[in-house]
Amino acid sequence: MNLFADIRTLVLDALTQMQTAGDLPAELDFSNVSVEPPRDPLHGDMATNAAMVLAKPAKVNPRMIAEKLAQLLQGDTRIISADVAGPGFLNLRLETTAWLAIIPEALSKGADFGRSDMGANKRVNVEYVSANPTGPLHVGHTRGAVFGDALASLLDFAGYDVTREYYINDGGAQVDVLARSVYLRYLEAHGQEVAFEDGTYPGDYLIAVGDALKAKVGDAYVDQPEAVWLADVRVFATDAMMDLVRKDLGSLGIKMDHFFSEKSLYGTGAIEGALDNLDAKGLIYEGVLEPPKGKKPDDWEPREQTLFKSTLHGDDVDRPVKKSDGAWTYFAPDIAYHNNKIERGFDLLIDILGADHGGYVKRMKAAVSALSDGRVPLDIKLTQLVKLYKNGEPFKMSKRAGTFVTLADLVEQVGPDVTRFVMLTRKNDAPLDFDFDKVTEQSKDNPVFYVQYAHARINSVLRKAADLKISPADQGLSTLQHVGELNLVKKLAEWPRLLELAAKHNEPHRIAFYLYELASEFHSLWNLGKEEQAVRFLQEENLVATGDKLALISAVKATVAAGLGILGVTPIDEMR
RNA sequence: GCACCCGUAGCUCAGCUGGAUAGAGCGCUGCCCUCCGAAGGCAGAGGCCAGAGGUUCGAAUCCUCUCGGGUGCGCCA
Repeated sequence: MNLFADIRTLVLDALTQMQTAGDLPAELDFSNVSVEPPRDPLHGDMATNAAMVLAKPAKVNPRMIAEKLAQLLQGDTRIISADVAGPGFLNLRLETTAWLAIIPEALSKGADFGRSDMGANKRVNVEYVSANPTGPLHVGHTRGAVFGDALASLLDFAGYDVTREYYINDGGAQVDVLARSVYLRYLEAHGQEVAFEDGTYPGDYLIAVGDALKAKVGDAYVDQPEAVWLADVRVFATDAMMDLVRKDLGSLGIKMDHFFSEKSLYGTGAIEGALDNLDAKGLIYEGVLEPPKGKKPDDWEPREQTLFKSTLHGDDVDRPVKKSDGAWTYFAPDIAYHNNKIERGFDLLIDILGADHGGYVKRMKAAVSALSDGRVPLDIKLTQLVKLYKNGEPFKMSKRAGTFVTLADLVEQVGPDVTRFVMLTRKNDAPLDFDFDKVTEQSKDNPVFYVQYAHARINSVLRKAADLKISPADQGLSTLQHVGELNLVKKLAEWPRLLELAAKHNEPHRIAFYLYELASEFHSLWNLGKEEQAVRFLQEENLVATGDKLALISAVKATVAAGLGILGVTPIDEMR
């Protein structure tokens, strides 16, 4: 149930009636007609812009439309009043009973409250993390991981058929580097002195992998040329790294549906097939690119390469798919990978990438547009940097030095729930300050705590109610009349609408902000109980009112649980 | 030089794809525990929405330009 959608339907019905009656022309587009909560609650419960949106195309005075519409709407039992205001707003006041209907809805659905079918079971592929399998995940990956996972849950909740996917970059030169680094650790395990030169990964996390390689192959690779061991060690090392990645993701409660290996694209004709596909559309040619302006590489010289005509699909310059030596560029397997997603029949593709991949967005969109003939939309969400602070001092992370802050460090110090919630309190394209001290603090400037506190308080009341043998009412609810209570009910009624908006825009952070506002309304009502006896939740001398109030806060609890569930955060029942 | 993201209170950020008098937290000034958890609540001060044009009934939101910050820019993935 979405009360805003219901009322919008009511408005549209009335508009259709007006068309039949000849008050409005027959051909009108109603898609811009909205029903929203007004910014100022004094204006009413809901407002519609119908008259202003339609005035021009209908060539009718907006106030005339609004007044006629108001008359029709007042016939509905849920509407108390419909007043024309300002340039043509129609402000609606709704019967309290219409609002209260949200409570039994929330109680019966529980943590599924707000689930929507707007996705119509469309198949969506959310690709996220996709970190190179060369080491443990660090803080930057963590944000992408949390964002992608919450977005996937959000879309699932909104009725999409979601696949969570990880693309393993195990085909490029960085895996050779990894293999050589592991080989050095392997030699070390055999007692040799080794030096980690530039271009190798010196991190400690490879020591165990070297040991494991020794346990597997003994001394078979010692002092052997690369040709003997490289291929095998590549596989061994990437497997070990992916185990690490899976473990890291697991510590945040993230489980992928599918891991897709870049390597599986080679030697199977997948890359060639995807490029043939583009070639057949006349989008592949041999040519020479202009040098990049401003920052010209020292060794730049014109070279003929195989190029993809991405400019025909919105890119700024055409992009090479083959290097001058005939090998694929990294872009080629990525084209093939996305082609594979299209072939698997997804209706919508979403990639979550770090902000440093910004230059990559247009070309990938161009590729998907070309490959699917515009059928499959690709939305690319970039996650901005995370700046870490402790004691007011910024942390540095440097992968090269092997001293980066890892996902595991983060989760170990603040826990998965805090990590997830904090990462979701910013829009994905805004930088995020992550302060170790603030996020573990138990006060209201810590949003995680604040929301959890509301949930715990509700539980506390429900526990006491259970001791008193009072349970939440499942009908009636007519004693809920206080403005503080009704404000909370109205906030609850926004949840189904908010969820659909968040899903439509692929913005899970809206849920975090909503939960904070909901918690705030709840805390406010709680404190009001100190001054006004009548709004205290437990009233032993008035069991009917208590039952109604318990129903209200149980509905809040269900909504918090539903929202936190999407964010992947566990609601807590008791503060400790 | 070009592309993308961004610019909103002293600070950190929301602002529901164009709606009415622009919101929240922190910080600052005051209040509120005989009480279901004060780990909270209430109130006040604080704004040229970077700037200038434009689009229209209406702009923080859309378009153009300027200024300022971030990210990236052919044989790295």
